[in-house]
Amino acid sequence: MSTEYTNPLFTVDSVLFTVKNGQLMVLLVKRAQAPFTGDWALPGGFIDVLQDINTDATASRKLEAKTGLKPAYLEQLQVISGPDRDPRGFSVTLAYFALVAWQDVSPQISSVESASWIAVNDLEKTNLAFDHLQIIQMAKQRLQQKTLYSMTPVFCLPGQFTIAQLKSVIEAIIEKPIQRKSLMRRIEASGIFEISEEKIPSGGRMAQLYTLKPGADLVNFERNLSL
Amino acid sequence: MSTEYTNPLFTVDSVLFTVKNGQLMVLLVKRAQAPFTGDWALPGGFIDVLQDINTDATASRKLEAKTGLKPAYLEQLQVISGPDRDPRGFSVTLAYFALVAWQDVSPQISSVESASWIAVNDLEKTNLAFDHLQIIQMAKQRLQQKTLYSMTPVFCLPGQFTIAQLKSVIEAIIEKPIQRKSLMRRIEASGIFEISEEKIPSGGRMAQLYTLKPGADLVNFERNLSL
DNA sequence: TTGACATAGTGTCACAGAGACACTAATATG
DNA sequence: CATATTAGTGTCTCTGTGACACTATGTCAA
Repeated sequence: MSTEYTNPLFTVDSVLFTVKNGQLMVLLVKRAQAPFTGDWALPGGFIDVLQDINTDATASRKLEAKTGLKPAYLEQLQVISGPDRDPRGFSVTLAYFALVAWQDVSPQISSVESASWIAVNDLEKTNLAFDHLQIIQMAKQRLQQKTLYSMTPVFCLPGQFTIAQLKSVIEAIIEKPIQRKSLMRRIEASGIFEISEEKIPSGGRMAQLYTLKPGADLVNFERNLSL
Repeated sequence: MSTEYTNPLFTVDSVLFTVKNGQLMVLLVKRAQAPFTGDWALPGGFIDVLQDINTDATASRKLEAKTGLKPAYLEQLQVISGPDRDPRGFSVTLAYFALVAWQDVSPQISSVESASWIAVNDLEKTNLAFDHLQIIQMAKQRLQQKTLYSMTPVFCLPGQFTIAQLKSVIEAIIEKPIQRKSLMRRIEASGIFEISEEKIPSGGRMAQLYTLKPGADLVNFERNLSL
């Protein structure tokens, strides 16, 4: 009944997405050590039980180290485990999926050489460590699914945003066009958004800025957007 | 960068539900060792890297040990972690949620003294170890949510079942009545059920038996049942 | 100043699937 | 054969998405 000899390697990795120029991007870091030296991998690492109160804190801390800020959205994705996914032996990884506005991280990220945003649809050309490609695909699927029945994608936008921006982010995620009207109905129905005082120019009529109501929880709609 | 000193205790626990006499029940075991000796707890334990190919196998194996069979449905729920949830120190628990037909396990379970089905709505009266009460509530919420947009509850039924049985299981889970008609529409629309050759008596007209198509995946509907 | 254009936002109809509920079908029992 | 009981259908309402035309308000160039 002792646990010493069987305790497997436990790590926390995060799939941090953002949307930039209509493309879904994921943050990857270049591995410095073996195994998979020089390949791209998900940012992550080991729990530090002295400073992390739980695994969410671990994920958040590791992401802050790379981006300079805590992710706007963070949610557990899945635990992946097995004897063969890490050559060093049986390993258990808790994968998170997270969102940020690229406008918020853009300044920091460019200064770090070892971290980089890569378009999710370009990953075939990239050498990815471990089973991180599959994890990213899982995270993408989950994000797409959530986008159909919630406003999760707002976390890819800065504090103030227009409907057009939100629409564009949603379309980048699900890779399908949606109706402006449907989005506005949902914004209205969710009750979690506030109309800002400001408007911003857009090339035509001024666009209304919205903000998330402080402390408002995301709502799940009863119907999906159609695929 | 060594991992030895910080590697926390990692366990796998499962919330195994079934529905019996219109009540959602959860399988609990009586703890024999400290901490929480004599309290009820979720069935679970440590990974055995020699025989478990992953954590799913761990959960499945532990449940089979208690019930005599593998659960019909098994899905990861969440990882719960923290320094205070186990008095022995920082712990990480991967919680699963699982379903079985009570008809399938009923014979075995009664023979084991240390395991017992307890109605989820009676848990206030029960002494539960660790944070297992919260985990069960999380699992219940997830099951309720899934019931609104999928046929997940079929896994609380034996291989052949009637619409009335499925209706009754769904109603026990979401604690609301639903329309027979809506359920039939979904059975039809999902395309994952087969009409069996048999019918069974029911007190009135004979009831059609249905089976899950072999190898069919669960479908997610685009709308929720209303709460 | 004005007209063309571009983007923001609205009005409204069609469509699909859930809710409600009455109706028909089939089986048991007195 | 009448009645009770459960299975299954017909069909209307209701709600929210899709589609798309229409109005509103800004810029820019002639």
